[in-house]
Amino acid sequence: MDEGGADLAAEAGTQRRERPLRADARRNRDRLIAVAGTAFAEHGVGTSLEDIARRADVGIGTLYRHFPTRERLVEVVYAREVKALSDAADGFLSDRAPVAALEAWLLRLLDYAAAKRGMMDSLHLIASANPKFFSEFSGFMTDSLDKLMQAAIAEGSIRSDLDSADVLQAISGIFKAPDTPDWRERSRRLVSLVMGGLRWGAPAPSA
Amino acid sequence: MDEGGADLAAEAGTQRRERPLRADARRNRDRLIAVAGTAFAEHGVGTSLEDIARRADVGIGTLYRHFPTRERLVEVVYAREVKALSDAADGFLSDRAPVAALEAWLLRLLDYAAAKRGMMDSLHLIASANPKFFSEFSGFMTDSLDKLMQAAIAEGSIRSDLDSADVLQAISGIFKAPDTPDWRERSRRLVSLVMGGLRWGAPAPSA
DNA sequence: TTGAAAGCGGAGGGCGCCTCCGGTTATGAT
DNA sequence: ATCATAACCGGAGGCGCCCTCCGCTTTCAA
Repeated sequence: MDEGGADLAAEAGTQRRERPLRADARRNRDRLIAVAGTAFAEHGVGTSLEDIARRADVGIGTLYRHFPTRERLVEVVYAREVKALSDAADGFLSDRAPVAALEAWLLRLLDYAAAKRGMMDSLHLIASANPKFFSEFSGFMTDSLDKLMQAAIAEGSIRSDLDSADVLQAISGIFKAPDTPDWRERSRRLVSLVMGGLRWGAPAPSA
Repeated sequence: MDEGGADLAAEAGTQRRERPLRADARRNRDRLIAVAGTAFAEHGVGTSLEDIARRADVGIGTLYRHFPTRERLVEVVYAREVKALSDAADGFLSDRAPVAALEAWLLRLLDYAAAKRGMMDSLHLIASANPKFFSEFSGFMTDSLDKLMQAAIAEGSIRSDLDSADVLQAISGIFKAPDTPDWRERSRRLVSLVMGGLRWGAPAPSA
């Protein structure tokens, strides 16, 4: 029931896990995820793994058994948030016009990022360290964004020669200084810039 | 004469350096910069500093004396390129219309980044690690971009509520996957997106 | 020529990554 | 209830990197 996040990642990892984890293993795993969540939010994704293990009252070996790489851990930690974001996209889409939904979603994305300091950092990390297997994480993002963009494209209200990855990349530039005082305002301007760019469909540059 | 890069950084560092560096010191410093340039381009800005010192036939202590922090070294290494970029802005501006100059410059920026793999990585690094003292590096960039944007704004051809940092941030999103095959194309689309966004709100904001 | 300022460089302490394996514990069959 | 064993635990240890500190060497000006 509350295992949404863990499941998600566990299944995507390799094949479905049949034996349901021994009780102690399960406990440790959950504890690690919780601690890592806090640690990432506090000190970024670069936090020492040994420190996380320590704080979770678990040997470093246990951490590595459950999460062979840092990316893996990050992924599991944020799976839930990403899922929520994905759901939000559907909500917006049924609520308002495509372009408005798209803009709302982008702003929501930034909100999440502001709250969970490490989240987008993580996306970067995963994407760059493991360009093939970041589907689990960024996949949800691009899927949602794709859905939103497709709706807007179908309606003809944004240009059709850009994809979700382009937009995500443009937006992601904001996740470098997420603690400056004017961050919020700046991020809104960035969304505004991107939205403007998306709408600039009319190809009349020279004529 | 060929010491443009070094000077640039030295002066910005603290106050102007009066004694002109002893001969051996100068030699070592130059060698370090050269080696670091290669190393950064090859393995990114994260390269081991000890390795750089080794490859430059210099003790690690010497490296640290000349460049107390990694950022510092990065800064000096890329000062020259940044300067070139800055000059290019002036060139474009006298060559063509503001908007065209702006676009040309952004594309040039991406070219540089593609060639010097570590360059923008570095900008990130510096900007995030030392938000106050990255003027030396990013300063030239924002200055150039500012100049270009001001020209376009004066002409009324782009919106005036965004600043160079916004644009730089949007663009910088591209420097995460600089080795995928479709990088070049993607980066062009990003520039196109940003340029569109800049042009979008120009005519009638509210009044 | 020479003395001292400037520069050199590597040993060393600290930390984080990750592996490996002997000891411990849950589990299911008897 | 008992036991064999598969699953799990966890930390010692090897490695690499970061950065500091300080005794030795080199340069240069008087």
